[in-house]
Amino acid sequence: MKNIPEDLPECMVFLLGKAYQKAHSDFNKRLKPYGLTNMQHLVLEALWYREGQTATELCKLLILDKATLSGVLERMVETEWIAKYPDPEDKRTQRLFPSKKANELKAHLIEERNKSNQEILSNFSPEEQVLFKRFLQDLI
Amino acid sequence: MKNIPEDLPECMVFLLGKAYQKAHSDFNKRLKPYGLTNMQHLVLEALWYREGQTATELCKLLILDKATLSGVLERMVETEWIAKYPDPEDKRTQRLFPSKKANELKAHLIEERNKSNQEILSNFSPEEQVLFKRFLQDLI
DNA sequence: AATTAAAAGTTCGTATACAAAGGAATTTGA
DNA sequence: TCAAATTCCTTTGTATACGAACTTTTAATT
Repeated sequence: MKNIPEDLPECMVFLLGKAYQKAHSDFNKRLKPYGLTNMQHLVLEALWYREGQTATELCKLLILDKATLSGVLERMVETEWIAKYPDPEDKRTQRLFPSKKANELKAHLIEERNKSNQEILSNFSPEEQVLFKRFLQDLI
Repeated sequence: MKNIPEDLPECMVFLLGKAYQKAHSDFNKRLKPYGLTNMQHLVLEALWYREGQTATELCKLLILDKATLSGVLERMVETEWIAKYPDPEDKRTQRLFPSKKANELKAHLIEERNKSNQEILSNFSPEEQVLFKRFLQDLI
């Protein structure tokens, strides 16, 4: 970070944005060989955590707008990372499941996230890591 | 943050994304009465810091892709927040300046960012604020 | 000087992001 | 029980975000 206006580095909105931008970009590059994005990976993790969730449940879990998720899910069905099945109880709803392809790559994909995470945290001491996470969680 | 898979709150990419999402969203709401976005506000601050910068210089300063900035600048010219003037030395380049409207609102707009910033930091003690900023700066 | 390389912006394609409006199904409540 | 409110999801419109290809102009190299 060089040649920044004196108070830009003080602006939390800017700092949070750029920190996210970097983490996001690094993780996306790591996922590129799989043809997955950060967001799509997140959806898979949420579905592995609990299969058969609805879009609305996913929205709450991932703190996401339903309009955003709608497009993400559509592309993930298209590329066969997930499948939608109708809910017999409620015709408005569809249940979401990871595909066979996703399940076969599960261990690798989770490992990629772990590596990305460790790469980010490697800049900090164990105590700092705990503090940093707490700060971020407190904000959310 | 409720009902999250056990290890999602440990994932820095997720935490950074959601922390940014919240800060970004709050700041955007605060700017809405002006008809400005977070990003457009950032461009104005950069131009107040140094008028007449080129798009390429802004990209480096704000750590932004030139394709992204191109659209932002176009909309800001359209809505008369900035103006582009040709560079007499280099026909490829255009120099960017804040408009009269922007300059008249300068004090108010900077105040809005300060308020947003204070709102974010109000959750933390002064020592924590310093640490938090350092963590983010170290990441970038 | 002529060719090549490099830089500044734009445009295109794809993927978030979110507000707002709309359609279909379900739940409420008088 | 039946109209009104709610819920689920999609669609539309606008604004980032970024890689890649392209145009125009400038700089570099031979």
